[in-house]
Amino acid sequence: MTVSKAAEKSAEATAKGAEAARARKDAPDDAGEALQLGELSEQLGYVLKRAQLKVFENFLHCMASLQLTPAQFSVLLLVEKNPGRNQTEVASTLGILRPNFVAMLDNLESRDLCARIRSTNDRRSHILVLTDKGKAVLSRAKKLVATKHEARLNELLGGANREALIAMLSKIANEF
Amino acid sequence: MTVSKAAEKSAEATAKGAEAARARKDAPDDAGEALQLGELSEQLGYVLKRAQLKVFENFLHCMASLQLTPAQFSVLLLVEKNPGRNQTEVASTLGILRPNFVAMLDNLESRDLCARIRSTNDRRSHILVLTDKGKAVLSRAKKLVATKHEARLNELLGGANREALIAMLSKIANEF
DNA sequence: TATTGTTATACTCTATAACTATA
DNA sequence: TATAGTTATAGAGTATAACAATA
Repeated sequence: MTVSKAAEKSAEATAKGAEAARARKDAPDDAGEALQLGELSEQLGYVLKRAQLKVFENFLHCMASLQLTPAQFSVLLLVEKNPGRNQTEVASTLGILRPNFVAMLDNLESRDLCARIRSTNDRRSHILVLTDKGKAVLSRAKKLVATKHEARLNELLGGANREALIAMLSKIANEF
Repeated sequence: MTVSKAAEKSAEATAKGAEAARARKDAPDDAGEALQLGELSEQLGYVLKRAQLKVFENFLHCMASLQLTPAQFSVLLLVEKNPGRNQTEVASTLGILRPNFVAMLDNLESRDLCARIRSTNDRRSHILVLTDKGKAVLSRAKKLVATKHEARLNELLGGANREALIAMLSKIANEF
């Protein structure tokens, strides 16, 4: 038997002991079901990922009537704030690769939320603009985010903590 | 021309004006290059996602010598803390679906970091244990995380803020 | 009949190379 | 030659159905 296999057998014995104790429910401080997270609950990456999934899930739920994903909402917000920019500029600002931005825009354009316009300065570029409908939908989206999504967060953390959280996350996103 | 198309033309005129002004670089308060994030920088989901990507990127960099992803690290931590649990229990605790957990375990087991052991209580179950090598690698991984990954975060935010951040993210992950 | 681990499969995200039309 | 938009494609991550072994 190899050293590694011997260690595995030893671990196996320990594991089976724990399993048997749990089966007999004779471990006093063992709830009997849930696993202990241990150091995992202090790992930034772990809680960050779990929190992000929850926030996106809630966002999608709040936006169900408008059928907007977080990524689509971010595109509409950025195009509204920066009229006259091309696909490369908008995509790179959002961390989206240009090839992957094509299908996203196809979707938004097919729903008449935004439009590509060939630039007269540089005929290679497509300038992005919100349509009338795009502006209206974005306006409704902002209201839904404020009254449902952000309101829920304020309720959970309080306004001051919410601002501190955003500030720390921004710092990590920009400087880590 | 439809109403929507007329609105688009109007938006187009505005966009082209902004584009032309930028081309002439005659907009006083326009840096000339970077887009303005506007409300995006206050959107929780946006900063959360960007921060998560940065943290995972840094984690992978710190762990390059051990070739451990955040997900693999979380599995090793959880198995060490909870010996004698089966695949379903470990996977569901981490939010991993059982079918997707199979390939992950195949990888860890092929590297001799953990082992599946058929339970004697219930021969359907595979009990998970860390091998000797798995315990050693996890120990080194924890040191790398503490001295490189977490140290960087403390440097950026300070210890008190770091704890407050983790607490808020945990609250969101558990209660949002 | 129900559950564990597994396979197969599909859908989304993300990433890279290469094409076209313009510059 | 270099750049903008695009296509094709490949790889992760994630989701569901169904099967064999076992309870």
